[in-house]
Amino acid sequence: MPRRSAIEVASSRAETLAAAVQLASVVGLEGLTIGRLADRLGMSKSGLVGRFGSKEQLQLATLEQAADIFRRTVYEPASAAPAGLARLNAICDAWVAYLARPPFLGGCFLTTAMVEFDARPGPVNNAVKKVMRRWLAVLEREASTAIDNGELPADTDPKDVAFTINALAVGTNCDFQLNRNPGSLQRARRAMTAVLGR
Amino acid sequence: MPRRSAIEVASSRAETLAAAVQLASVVGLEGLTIGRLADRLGMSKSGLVGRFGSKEQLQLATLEQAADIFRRTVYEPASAAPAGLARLNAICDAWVAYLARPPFLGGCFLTTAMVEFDARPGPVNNAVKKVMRRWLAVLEREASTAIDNGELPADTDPKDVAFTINALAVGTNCDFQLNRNPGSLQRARRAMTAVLGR
DNA sequence: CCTACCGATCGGTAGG
DNA sequence: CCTACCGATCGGTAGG
Repeated sequence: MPRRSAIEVASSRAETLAAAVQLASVVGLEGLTIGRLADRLGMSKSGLVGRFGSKEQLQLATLEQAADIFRRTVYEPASAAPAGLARLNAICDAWVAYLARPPFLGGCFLTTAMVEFDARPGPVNNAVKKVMRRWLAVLEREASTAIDNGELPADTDPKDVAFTINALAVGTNCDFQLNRNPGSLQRARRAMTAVLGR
Repeated sequence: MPRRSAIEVASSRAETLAAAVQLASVVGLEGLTIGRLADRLGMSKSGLVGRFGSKEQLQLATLEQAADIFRRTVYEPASAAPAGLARLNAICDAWVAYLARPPFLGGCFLTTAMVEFDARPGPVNNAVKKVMRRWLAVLEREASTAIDNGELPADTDPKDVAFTINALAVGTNCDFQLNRNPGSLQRARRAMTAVLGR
């Protein structure tokens, strides 16, 4: 029996993480137990521990993977739009589309992780904070550009714009996951327009 | 040994629920295990099961208790203000105060419960939906009155107002619990003012 | 990567 | 309300 090549190992790690993201989006990062994930992958618990080291390491890797998907889905494609207001609107559109047809079964992974770990200091809490800071920084930078472009009033606080867009996004995700009312997405988009369109 | 009087039983149930709300606000409704709560109350697991019947019944009773506290803290005192815009602003003020100095250790209980149970159909999910509907109905009714009073533009959709205020509240709670930045509360209040002040 | 196993905890029952 | 106990699952280790 030859040992697995580096590529096979990497792809098996990627497959493991893909399954982990799907599972955790439904049951949360705490519900992502070694036993359940091992079962779903048809492997033993100790095999999984061997790959990640501990449940916490698995949680961190899964969160990182989910953050990558969020970035690629919500705010990276928007860089095709001109910086400033147009790009902010592209981000809001992508975000609504992301929520309407989420790449994870259980809705926005980051919102769940944020709520799960907001009161539990530790590496996962720190990682969630970092992901959220990066996302808010993107919003804030585009808001700044929009102000420089004269697309938003000169006295606008870019941090206010970023904060409000994100709060609407997170709050809407919660409402939408609970009630599954597509009208919520339209309301949210209108509210974002109001923030960007004063 | 005389049996406990009805009053003693009731007060002991109330004390149990008070402890349950505090515990669940930190560890979530799923983390509210029979063993942990029994430990904290200095009683046996089976004694606790005897009081509530099952973990799910305990979760339902705890949620109801938390919803009562939310109601009494956030939107009942606002009925002292005149119906319409003034009352909406009183509710927003009370909500910011509630978040700044929450009656539960772990921040807004309802947000946590909403995220925890949004993907798990069952009695707890239904109860969370009911609580949220009641809260949104309060916001919507005051928005309608504000429109009738001419305090909001005639073409305002009261459902939009209720949705947006709630989304800001939930999203802000998540951000605030994670980052503990008091400035977030001021930003949120300003965003609510913008919704109510166009 | 596996089997076999560890002590802890889960929700809950039996019996009093 | 208690003690004693049930089978399942938790994160993880030992040993190969």
